[in-house]
Amino acid sequence: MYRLLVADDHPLFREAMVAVIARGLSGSETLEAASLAAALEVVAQHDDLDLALLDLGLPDAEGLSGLAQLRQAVPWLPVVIVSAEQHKHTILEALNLGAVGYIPKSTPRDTLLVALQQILAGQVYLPPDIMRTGSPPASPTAPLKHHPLTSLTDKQREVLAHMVKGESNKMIAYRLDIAETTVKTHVSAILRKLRVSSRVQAILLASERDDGIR
Amino acid sequence: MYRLLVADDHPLFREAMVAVIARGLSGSETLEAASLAAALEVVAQHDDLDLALLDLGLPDAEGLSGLAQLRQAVPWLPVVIVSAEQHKHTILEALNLGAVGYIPKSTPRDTLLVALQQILAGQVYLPPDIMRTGSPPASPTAPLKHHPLTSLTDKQREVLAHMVKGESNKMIAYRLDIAETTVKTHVSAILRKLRVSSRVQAILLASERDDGIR
DNA sequence: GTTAGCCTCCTCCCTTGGTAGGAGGCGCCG
DNA sequence: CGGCGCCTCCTACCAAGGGAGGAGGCTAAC
Repeated sequence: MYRLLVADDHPLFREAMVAVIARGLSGSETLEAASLAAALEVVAQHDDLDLALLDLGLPDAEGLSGLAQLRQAVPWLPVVIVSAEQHKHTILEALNLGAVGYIPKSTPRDTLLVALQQILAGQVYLPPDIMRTGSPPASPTAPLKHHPLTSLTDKQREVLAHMVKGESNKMIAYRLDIAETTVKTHVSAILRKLRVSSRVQAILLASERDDGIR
Repeated sequence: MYRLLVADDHPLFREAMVAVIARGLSGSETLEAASLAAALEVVAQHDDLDLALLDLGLPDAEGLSGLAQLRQAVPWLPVVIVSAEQHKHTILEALNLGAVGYIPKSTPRDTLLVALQQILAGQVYLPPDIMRTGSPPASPTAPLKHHPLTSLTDKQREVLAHMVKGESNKMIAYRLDIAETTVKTHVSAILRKLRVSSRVQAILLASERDDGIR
């Protein structure tokens, strides 16, 4: 059903997680990585993954830098943080880096399964105490789902439409009669909202489901 | 501005043609060839040509076989026939072989210039009397646009396949286990052969007809 | 043997793309 | 009214893309 990557340096914890997945998400496939380097290698060779579970305690990744690297390498892959740490600041920072959820290691099995299903369904999962503090930074659930394009503003969609045609920032600026710096601003916003890291990826994503575009 | 090849075995005519180009398309560069062999040699060493003007009376080419050979060698290069002959059958056959135009040697200078500009702009030019006879055979521009991908080398196609997936030069280098500078070399060659000026355009072109890719 | 094409890699240089951060104007809504 | 989101534009800075040119190695063809 799903293909997941479990990145954790503790073999025991990894196995436990895999077991939970195997039982709760029957038919799913799990890959494992004991380090960030291994995880990067795995995702490099599997572009059909649905979700990555990333531990924050990996030996070769300083805290959230691992998340940043993973997001950088494969922006299309949803990543959920699995960590013993539960500081609010860390959690919010992870979300800012594009994580789609944050699962404390203390989470009981049943809850864990619910969290995974929720995330695989396109929702964001956060520990209850964070959820209670009201809406986090900017994007709880809606923008992630099927229509990331709908979260774009009119102008951003307009710029994206020109990007899709293969035009450069300069040309778009000329066509829309705005400054190139303004185009850059829009492009940056588009990349952030679409959760990608280059204009090419944005274009591929947009033309894939160009429902909302032109 | 443009880089043209004039292939004709009459020095006088060649010079006249070059003069017309120099005056009408300022900034353009012209290369000359007195035989088909010479022309093939020139195009083999210059993959940045924009257009070739091919005379049908070359000593080492029997009629349209010269066009066939040239098209075979460098499918990405638009070729316009320049000939004294004006038989309808010959003209249609030339178009079938992928020529982008047919200019009678009797064409006055002004008209000649218009024809060249029209062709360089991506149009097809035919002598007025042929144009009047309605639609050309079956393929005005088709054969030209269909083949560019086939002119790529294996490695270039491989690189292009990764570009299409939205990967950066660095990532492609990693995947193919070659240096990033090498990837850049390939990308440059691809852009030149596909006659586009940015990777985005190359990707759009390739994914449009990704028949040969992947 | 020599030649030609391809792949590989390099350096130098410039353009483009993208981020960060700030700023002013405008319109909408509580 | 004040606040908020959006559009606009800016500076400054860094990363990535791309061109020009050269160079070595390799294989296939002549």
